Amino acid sequence: MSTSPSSFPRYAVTADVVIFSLQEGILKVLLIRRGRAPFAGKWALPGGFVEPDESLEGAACRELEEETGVRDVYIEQLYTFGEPGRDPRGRTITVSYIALVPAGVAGRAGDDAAEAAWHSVAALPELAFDHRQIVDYALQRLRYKLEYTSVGFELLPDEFTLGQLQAAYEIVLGERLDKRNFRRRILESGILDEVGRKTEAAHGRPALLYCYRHDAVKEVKARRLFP
Amino acid sequence: MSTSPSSFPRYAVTADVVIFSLQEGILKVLLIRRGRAPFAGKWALPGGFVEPDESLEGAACRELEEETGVRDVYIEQLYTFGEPGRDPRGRTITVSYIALVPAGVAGRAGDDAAEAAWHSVAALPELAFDHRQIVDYALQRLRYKLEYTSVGFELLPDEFTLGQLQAAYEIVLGERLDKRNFRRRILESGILDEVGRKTEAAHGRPALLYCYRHDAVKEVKARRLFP
DNA sequence: CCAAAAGTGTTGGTTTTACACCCATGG
DNA sequence: CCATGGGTGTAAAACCAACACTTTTGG
Repeated sequence: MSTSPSSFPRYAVTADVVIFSLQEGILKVLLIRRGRAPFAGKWALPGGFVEPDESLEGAACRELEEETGVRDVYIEQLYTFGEPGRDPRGRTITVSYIALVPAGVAGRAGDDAAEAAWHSVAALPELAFDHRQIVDYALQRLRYKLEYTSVGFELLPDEFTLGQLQAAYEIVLGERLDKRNFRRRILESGILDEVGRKTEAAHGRPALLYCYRHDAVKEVKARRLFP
Repeated sequence: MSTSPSSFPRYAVTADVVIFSLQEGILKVLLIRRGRAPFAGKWALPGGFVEPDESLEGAACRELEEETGVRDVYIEQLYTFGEPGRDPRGRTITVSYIALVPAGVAGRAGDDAAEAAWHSVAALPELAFDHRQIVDYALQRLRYKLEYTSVGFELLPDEFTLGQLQAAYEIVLGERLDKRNFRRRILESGILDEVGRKTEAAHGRPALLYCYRHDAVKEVKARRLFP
């Protein structure tokens, strides 16, 4: 941030969000079908230009809320993509974000009435721009975070059972986990509080409900939680 | 990346680099003294506006080479800062990078003849813009990477002894490490090759020289290397 | 032969893994 | 009383932390 007289190039800047959620027991991302060129009719990540008076994360949160109606969920910056030529309309810098929203949130069409839908990460359609690359990277980061931290509950409602939490981890990581070891680790990590109530059993024995301890230390000298 | 007709806001975009190096056995970052407003006379990270035909990382590498003369060193994207108001000249998006350069590289003044100098991270002067925040975050990330991966040798010349490598880790992490445990772990990780030569001992017994195995797997399912 | 840095194994404690049965509820 | 998911402990293996002496060189 040094040289240059007073005229320097300026670029369009977008905030695009990879919104993950568990829907029907599958890890999905919310995609928007583009209504206009370029890539008209193709699916793309929700996102939009950063307005002059909002922060980058603010823009990402705004997009998230426009497309899902949810706010105050987990969101973090992922990576910034800015290759010349990645947007045929002209040079565009895209600051990407990851968001985790609880199961059961419906995608809704934005103001521009574009179509929004959840897509399984295991079977993505062809995506506009370099969005496929962004989703791939986001998924890698999500798996990594789940192994080393405890963000998994961000994919669940406020109150959940350990069984649901384990299922969420298994879906995202794509592997089975040992029930006893899983419970021991999660409970020992101290990030959960018992709510003190139980589920009304649909089948089987009712389960204790837990919630996230908001006062929990975010990241201890992180030891991997799962092998 | 969806709505907006055809006119959308555009912003200046810079690539700024936190260049780490070991100088005189101390972890330092290269800073540039600003010659013009805003923050004239203050120290700042090397960086500059991204040109229309270069990638973000390309811009970061260009700045790195302009200020140090080195190329082909370790560089990775750190975070993107874009709060409105962080640059008094107008809204600026800064994509920050971390670079690691071997000990002994001199900082050199850029084309604009601004002063460049290495500063200990332990005693930074007041920095321009929000660059202090960027350096703090970069240092956190560097320590984290050193604990979990093996990038430490990027701070050393092509050939180095295990003693030098351990010293580098100790300087960055700010703690003493056990010699036998350190050697065992580094060697077992398989990222080093013996060069097959020894140092000419200045004092004491000559040490075997090692170099980085360029074919080493970058990131195995990373287990922490140091406790 | 002294100073200086390189090099080298073992042990005890902790953590991690693998593994199988009983419990509470609804139908 | 059966089907369903919830809940619980232990033993073997792997890993990690702590620790001190011998080797090779130059002066």
